[in-house]
Amino acid sequence: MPVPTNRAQSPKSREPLTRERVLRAAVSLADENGIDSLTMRELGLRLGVEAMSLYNHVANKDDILDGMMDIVVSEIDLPSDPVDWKEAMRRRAVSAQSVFSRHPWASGLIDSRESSGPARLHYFDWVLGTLRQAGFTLEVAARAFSLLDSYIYGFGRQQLNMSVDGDMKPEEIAELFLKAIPADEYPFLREMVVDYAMTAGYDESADFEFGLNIILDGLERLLD
Amino acid sequence: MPVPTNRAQSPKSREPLTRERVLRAAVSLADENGIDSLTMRELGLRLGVEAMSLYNHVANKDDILDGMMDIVVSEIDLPSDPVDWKEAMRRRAVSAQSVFSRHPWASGLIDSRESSGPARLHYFDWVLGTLRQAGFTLEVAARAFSLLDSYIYGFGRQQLNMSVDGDMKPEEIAELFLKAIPADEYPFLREMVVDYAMTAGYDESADFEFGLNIILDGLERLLD
DNA sequence: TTGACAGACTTACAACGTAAGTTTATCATA
DNA sequence: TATGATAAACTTACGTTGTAAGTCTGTCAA
Repeated sequence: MPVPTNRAQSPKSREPLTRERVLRAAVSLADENGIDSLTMRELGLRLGVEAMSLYNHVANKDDILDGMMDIVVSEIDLPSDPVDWKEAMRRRAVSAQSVFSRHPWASGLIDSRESSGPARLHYFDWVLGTLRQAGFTLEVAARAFSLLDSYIYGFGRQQLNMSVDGDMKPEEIAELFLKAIPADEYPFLREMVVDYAMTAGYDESADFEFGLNIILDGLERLLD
Repeated sequence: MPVPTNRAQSPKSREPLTRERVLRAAVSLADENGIDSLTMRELGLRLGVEAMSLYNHVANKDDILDGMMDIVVSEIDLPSDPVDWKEAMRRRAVSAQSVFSRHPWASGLIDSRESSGPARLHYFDWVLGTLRQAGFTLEVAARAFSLLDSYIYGFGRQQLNMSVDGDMKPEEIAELFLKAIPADEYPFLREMVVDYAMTAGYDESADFEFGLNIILDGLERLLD
């Protein structure tokens, strides 16, 4: 009975503000305009609210960043099928890479977060559990985890780096490079840039899986 | 003749300000107090100068960060002996890891820099050249480079993450973890933390070389 | 009807990077 | 020795950031 009376006060943003809504808006703002454009005022604007109102639902900006990371990590697929450890690891690594590709700011943020939310903890536990149950010792499991995730995050950041000029043609990049750099001092770098300009398609996933295969094969060899 | 008269005006900071001196001070400030404490005013303070005076020698703060990265990269040892590619790669990777350990902020900064200084370009060229001359195709060389450096940077960032609580004993960390986290929900994570609390020594280099060996061995296999 | 309270709002501040303009020290030339 | 150009320091000021502090308002139980 009391509900319908105060409907439609304002056409927009009448669903109540919640921590969840704040975090989701923060993620999409960062996705669209980059992490630098994520300011409290801008985020408030997007939610139809003043910046300070956000503090009723989150502790501070760090809390927002933590929450965003947990959302991102929760998007990583952790296979629950009874597949072997190698396939499971491959799937979650590929999934992580694609998640970081969707949220480019996340790979650059992951280390600055000291506190982990539930999704991140579950992720840790799943990876370690999969490795331990595959027969890896505690020490090797720890190191394998470190190796895999160092690669995943590091790869994400390198892509981030390259995609700065991502909206121009490869040929243009090469030309720009040759103009800016004394190419004869760096013959191999020159070769690489010019060649990459020639080859039309750069396949990010294939690049990632190249390294992933080497790592997984190497780990497998340790089990014998 | 005119020189000695105006000596000893002020006891400190009478050597002239230069870009070199600014960058070096910035590196040591970041080393000592963390990258967040690197502000123009703080940096000026350390050099006995107002913040705005720095702009006579650097373009802006981004320019400083670029310059800092180039200093750091120049500290990475690139073996010039005629050793085989694998040994050369191993040495430079280990050197890079120790450099990033000395300058923890650097691994977190490397991707935000879009423009590369001469040291970084030389580094690129050396790595690519070493791989190409070892017989790797252009494509594999590019991917091997990406794999190695993703790992190196990613590893550095994970260490950064862990060292936040680096000044407390492992037992304390474990205890703190068990208090903060519902450990029975995360049995493998629990196992790992508690076990790491038991084992006294955590050897960062050994951890790094574990992954490095897997990567180098895997690359070697591609040459046959 | 009231009065408590959650959740919005406004105001204000310190710290940041840096644009703009001003002062001062150095040094070649008259 | 005097002058005047130039480099490099300085002061001031502005817009943007996160957020502390305090105020207003709409909802709902008593």
